[in-house]
Amino acid sequence: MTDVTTASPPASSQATAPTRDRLIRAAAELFRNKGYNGTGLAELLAVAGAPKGSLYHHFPNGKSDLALAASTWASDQMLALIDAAFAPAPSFRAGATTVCYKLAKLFDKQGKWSGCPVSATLFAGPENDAFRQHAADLFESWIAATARHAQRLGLPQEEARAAAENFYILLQGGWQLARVRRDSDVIRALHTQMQMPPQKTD
Amino acid sequence: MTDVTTASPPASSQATAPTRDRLIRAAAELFRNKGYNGTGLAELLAVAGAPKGSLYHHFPNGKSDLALAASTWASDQMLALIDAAFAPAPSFRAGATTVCYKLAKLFDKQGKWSGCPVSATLFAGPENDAFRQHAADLFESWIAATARHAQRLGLPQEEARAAAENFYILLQGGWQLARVRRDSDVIRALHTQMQMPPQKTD
DNA sequence: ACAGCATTAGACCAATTGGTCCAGTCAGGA
DNA sequence: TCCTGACTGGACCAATTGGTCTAATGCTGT
Repeated sequence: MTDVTTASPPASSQATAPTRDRLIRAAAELFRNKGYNGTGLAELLAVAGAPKGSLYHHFPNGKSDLALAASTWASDQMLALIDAAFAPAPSFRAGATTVCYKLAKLFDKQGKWSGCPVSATLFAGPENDAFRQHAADLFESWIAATARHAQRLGLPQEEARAAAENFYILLQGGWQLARVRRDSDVIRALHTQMQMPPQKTD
Repeated sequence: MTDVTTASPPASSQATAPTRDRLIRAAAELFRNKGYNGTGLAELLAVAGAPKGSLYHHFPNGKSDLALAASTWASDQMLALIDAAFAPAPSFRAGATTVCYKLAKLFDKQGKWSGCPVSATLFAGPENDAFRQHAADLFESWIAATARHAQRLGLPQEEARAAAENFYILLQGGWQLARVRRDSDVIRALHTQMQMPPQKTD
């Protein structure tokens, strides 16, 4: 949850200003709880402990720039979670199960409310197509990463892709149901619902 | 919530522009596109063609009251869709498939963007627990209705409930992926991903 | 006709929104 | 040392936010 080795900003020598980081973290947290439009700059800055000037220094386009950065950061965390879960797994099903458990635990720790930061910005509205496209790219990277693991764990390419997409859909749907019920067990039970060739459940 | 007892002017209202109805429709449409917080009252009233006074007459608590009513209305439409799809279906799987196709068609007609109005209000934020509870109730009614059909179509009670919940999760997850990709085929293909006991009823 | 109600119309409001601007502060290179 | 540019701090802004209030306007039944 710590290291953010962002791609080097254009012609700057500074290594990841803490303020910029705090802004991203605060944005990710608030957006996933209250949505993009539901989060005001005032609150954002208060949580981040940064003045307005800093925001517009680090993110010249303001809130929207920050939202893109925050969702990318959150997506990277998710990718890390996926890798961490699948890397030691003996099978795709086992890895997927671990993802569910890790996510459920995170969900509990965050107060049984927070949703997916990426969809939180996506839902900002149709007029901002850049947001939608960004979310599409991030989600695609989740699916691709999952498919890669599936293939590595023995599934043929076509099946791997299908399983990854199926898993992603379950994850998002389940996440939402867990959120509305404030019950992380929904996420924990998701692996049960995966459509897979018969294997043993660990 | 406003009491429903007074608010039932019968069928002739459709053509003659009942203000309360127009408000609900406009709210449902805007919320599902831009979210609760992303929709301003000004725009809302412009779309509905109603002045502010009417809003606060019909919905004394303003925007939040309207949101509850709009999501209930939208949920009722969804329930009608579910019933219409399952009623003539020869099997649960067939009915579920029809739901997917109907929903996909609706999605296309609405501009390949609109999401679920119920989740749109849910995502308003954690401070309003009434919203969350309302969404939970509505979603539960979807699942219950689906489970009822499943049972009627031959599934044992326990399995029916599980199948309904699984279907709901797929629906929400798929809907979201369809939205981010602007591709209704994701929804159309959902029935493929349903987890069902080995039965050859379709 | 009138009374009494439901509804509409929109002026008005304080608070908040996202955003701009600039005077400062500070570290590091010359 | 002084200079320079990155960074911070916050005053300030127009626009918009959701919401209130009251005068007018119907539409009932009597």
